[in-house]
Amino acid sequence: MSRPTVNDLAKAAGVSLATIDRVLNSRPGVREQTIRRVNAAIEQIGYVRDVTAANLARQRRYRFAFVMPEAPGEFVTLLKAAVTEAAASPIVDRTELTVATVPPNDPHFLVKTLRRLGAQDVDGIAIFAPETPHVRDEIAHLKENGVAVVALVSDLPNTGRDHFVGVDNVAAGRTAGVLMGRFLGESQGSVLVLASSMQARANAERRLGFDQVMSEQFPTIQVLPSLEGHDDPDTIRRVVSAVLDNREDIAGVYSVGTGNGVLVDLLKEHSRGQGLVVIAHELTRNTRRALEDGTLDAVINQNVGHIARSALRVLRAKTDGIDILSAQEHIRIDIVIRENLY
Amino acid sequence: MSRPTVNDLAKAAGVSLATIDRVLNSRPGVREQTIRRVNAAIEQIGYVRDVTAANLARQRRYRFAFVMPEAPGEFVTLLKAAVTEAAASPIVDRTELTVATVPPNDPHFLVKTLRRLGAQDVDGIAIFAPETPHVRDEIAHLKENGVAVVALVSDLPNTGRDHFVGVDNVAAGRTAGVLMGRFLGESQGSVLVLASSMQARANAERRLGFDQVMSEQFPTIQVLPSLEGHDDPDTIRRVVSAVLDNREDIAGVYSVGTGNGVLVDLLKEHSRGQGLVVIAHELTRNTRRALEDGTLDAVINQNVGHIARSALRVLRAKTDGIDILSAQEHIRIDIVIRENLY
DNA sequence: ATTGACATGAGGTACGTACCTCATTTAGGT
DNA sequence: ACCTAAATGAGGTACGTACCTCATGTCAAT
Repeated sequence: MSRPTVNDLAKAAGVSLATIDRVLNSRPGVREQTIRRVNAAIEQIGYVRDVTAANLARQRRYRFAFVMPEAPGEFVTLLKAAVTEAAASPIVDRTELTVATVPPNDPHFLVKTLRRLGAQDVDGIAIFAPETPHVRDEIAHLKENGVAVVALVSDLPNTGRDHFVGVDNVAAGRTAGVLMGRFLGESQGSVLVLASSMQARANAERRLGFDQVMSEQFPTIQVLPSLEGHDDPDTIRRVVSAVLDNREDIAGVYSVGTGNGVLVDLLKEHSRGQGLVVIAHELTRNTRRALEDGTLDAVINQNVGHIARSALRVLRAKTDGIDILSAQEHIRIDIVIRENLY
Repeated sequence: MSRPTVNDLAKAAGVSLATIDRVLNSRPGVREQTIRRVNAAIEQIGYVRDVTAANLARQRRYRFAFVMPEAPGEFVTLLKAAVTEAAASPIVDRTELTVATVPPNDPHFLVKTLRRLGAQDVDGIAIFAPETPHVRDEIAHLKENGVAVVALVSDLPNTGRDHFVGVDNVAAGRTAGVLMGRFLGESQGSVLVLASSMQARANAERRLGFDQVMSEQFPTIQVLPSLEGHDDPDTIRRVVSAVLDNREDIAGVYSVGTGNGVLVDLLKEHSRGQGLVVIAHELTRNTRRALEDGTLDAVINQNVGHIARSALRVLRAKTDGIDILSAQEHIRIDIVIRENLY
């Protein structure tokens, strides 16, 4: 009643175990006719290879590395935790994992780290970093050496990376835009946009999507030019306060990147912070609390657990030269409000 | 450099393999002091049991069954597909799976099915069915025989089931309510609610949450009494049309359960179907298309893939008598609009 | 009919763990 | 110091698959 093994298969096909092995692992020296006979038997008795036993026997080990910026915000911390957790789970069979953090805005250090990892002959690397010429070159170099490379969270489209694990940030920006427009409703006014310098590409894409939707679907709402917070609490506080103080017509705030902790604190203190529609990205301790107390109206999130697991699956598939199931590897854009805050 | 094995552990602890085995598998006949020594060595060299090799050796097989209603809507079909797919994935190691479908509203057949599965000594059953006295009794009986039982999608709280895999439907209803209220904005009016008889509990909970939010947060919007569609296309068409024809003030439609295909068709044909805010549950082919063409404004979804995998994990943990990681098993309430339709 | 290339069979070891038996050592009570 | 019970060691087999070697079978070309 239990699952058929190679031995059952050998009996069913009327050949020896050795031939079964040759067919299953595409080794040479089997007649076409015999291959067909074995395949027919596979169909008939419903044989499926026991992948875990196969991996055990094969002694296959995967060495992967994750490279991410040194926690400038809570999101990266959460992602790092998710990666560690995903790697510890028994789902990820026979995988050794290095997580390297690099200081943000230090391309030299980043390249050095990539080179070091490449020298330790890892099978694959997942990279969360901005795209710079140095990074492009180093990725090309890694790929020449047969290392699988996936971009994490922020895409590196011109580097020849094998895959991108993260959300479509234009769509994420559009999602934020639609919610902003619909939540504002009739109350026309202006929307303050707070940008941040980190991971330029992802943020620029979000901003693009947001603007698309606002001009297409909500033309009566004015979207102000981005305020640059440069990930610095004092700067954020200063520039946002200035606008809130001086413009009566601000009805909404869209935070594209990091700095949500400061933003939320500021809005809670500021006299004009209450009636605003506020939308931000990434569910962290700060944004979660802000959703609970009503300071934030919605958070556009990407599930770090999914990202981590997807990256591991993709790296493994690429290392094995297997196709990925792209449907499974799609990272969804989560909309989180107070009511569905999990 | 590779992962330490039991042999490495034995060497590190200065004991034999047999003692390691006794400690790892909590077999009797080891001094407390030796146990501590082994545990210290485990810490020190970072030994982690190779679960797949362990399962292989242990020859552990899990026999699970899923029981669900015979596709009255697309959601169940999707769920069934997700279960089959999850079971086929190599993640689910050494698991045999039966998927049984039962006609809806036939408690007798359901009980017979449960009894039959119980007799085939399955290790666990996942049930998607309404709670009736017969079901309660049969679940109690199954649990007496050591079968793990989880409720799927619609909870069975008074049956002693081990776990519920699905969303908090009150929260799902609240989420729908908030979106309805905010999307309607200033445009006050009435909301038409379309109920369905299937899976009474889940639907009642959604309705409850929806009403809570509407009365708490949007008191100016009137929520009409439910229209009962009884899962019958003609009935749905008739009752919904009647209200749309006769009431000028309908501004929104909330569909609690099944019947979204008909509803969407109707709204597209009806002269008054365009300006409405329409919210429904479950992402299926119908609702997806309706989101794309703008007939639906939002869908509250529960990811069938997550449900299927979570159910399998929970069943396995329960049969092994292991604690589940409840954080991981939480099924989130997804908000889907056109912009984040994956 | 012989040769040689190719196809197949037989049987082994290994992967990391579980589980078993039997022999031997150690500790605790007298 | 002795006896006994408990603790530990030594060594085996098994799980399902991969991968290896060597022997033997088959067939077509000469």
